[in-house]
Amino acid sequence: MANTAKFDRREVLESATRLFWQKGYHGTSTRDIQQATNLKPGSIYAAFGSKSGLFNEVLHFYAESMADQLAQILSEHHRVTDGLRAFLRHVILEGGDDAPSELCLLAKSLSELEEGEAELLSETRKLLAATEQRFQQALSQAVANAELPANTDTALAARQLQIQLIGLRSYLRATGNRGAVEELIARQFFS
Amino acid sequence: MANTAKFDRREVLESATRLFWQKGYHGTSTRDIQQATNLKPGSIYAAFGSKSGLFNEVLHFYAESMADQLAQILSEHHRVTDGLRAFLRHVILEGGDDAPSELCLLAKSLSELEEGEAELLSETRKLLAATEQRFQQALSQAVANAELPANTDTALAARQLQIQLIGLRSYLRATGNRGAVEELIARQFFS
DNA sequence: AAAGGTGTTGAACGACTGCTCAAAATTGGG
DNA sequence: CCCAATTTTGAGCAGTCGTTCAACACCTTT
Repeated sequence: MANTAKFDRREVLESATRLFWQKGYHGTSTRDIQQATNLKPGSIYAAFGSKSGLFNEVLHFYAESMADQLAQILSEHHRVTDGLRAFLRHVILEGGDDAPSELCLLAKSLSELEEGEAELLSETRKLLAATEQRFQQALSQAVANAELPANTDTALAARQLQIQLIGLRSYLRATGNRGAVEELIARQFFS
Repeated sequence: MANTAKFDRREVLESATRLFWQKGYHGTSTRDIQQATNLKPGSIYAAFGSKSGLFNEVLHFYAESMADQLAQILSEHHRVTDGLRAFLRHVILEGGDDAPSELCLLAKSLSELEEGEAELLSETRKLLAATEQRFQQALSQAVANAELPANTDTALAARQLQIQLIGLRSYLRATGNRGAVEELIARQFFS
């Protein structure tokens, strides 16, 4: 039972995520990944099975990281609505220094995947639904804290949040207008 | 000066638009286009120069068609705000029978194009900005008609409209939840 | 009917794609 | 310290990509 020190799976996932996030699923070649990870095709295929298998893990890796960041930021704010606004600002405006794309990797994948890649597409949809679910939980907490009216439709508000998040990120990519985006984030939960 | 009956440029653009809209710029091969148009590579390259040249024309063709539809629908409604809502409904929910994608071709292109395709990317941004401009003109008309308060920030409202349009289309692609989308469209201009 | 320009054709090019697999290198257990 | 299981290696396969171009078909003019 030899046990050659295998490469660090997490590091590979981080590199691959950056690549896919920047160039998209189709736009990233397996050779791009080989170069970024200093791995040869055999090793990658032994570990992930295929390009789509790797991408599937990248999708989960990304979604989990987003969920962690949301939990982290919520824990740092006393008021849930403040935390949610801070999360929007964080995701949309910060990280922008070296973030691979202004867009959400899930939204980007939702856009480029076709019915031919049915499994990846349905996985993307599942992960987006889970995000919406987390938003709704946070909003329910806000209602419980009396930050929002007791009759608030949290499911509807979570949908709106998700739609705003994707829309705002697209708008930032389209225009680069950070000021406008900041103003629109500040207006959340005031209507 | 011979004048062999050339192929119908508009028909080719329509086929190519459907293809690019459905499969994306990278996901559509020149052979896909050859098959859909019954044209051989030479003809396409003589007419459009390159794949990116063709895509550039497709982008303009699509944007012009959207602008025409907006003008058409606005002309059919007495109140501008009703017309804008009807346009949202039309673009997001109708046409869905055989529309190539739930998403906006411009938003989809904005998502998949990289800095490597700088010209196509900046053209996409320009066309999106023109759309926002048209929204703002319509909203100014609504203010003039006293449908909206005189102090309405039409530039801000146009941005919000654009963001909602892109976000809602993404949401529909993510969930297929037409009912939720319809409710959210109905709420436009009531906040 | 001959001439000559215009448009069409499709085989083919070099580069790139995702992926495979026999061989070599690496390591811990005996 | 060598054996055997595991991991790494990288040349290479079969297919696809965007694109080119010499040969051909066609129509208008003379």
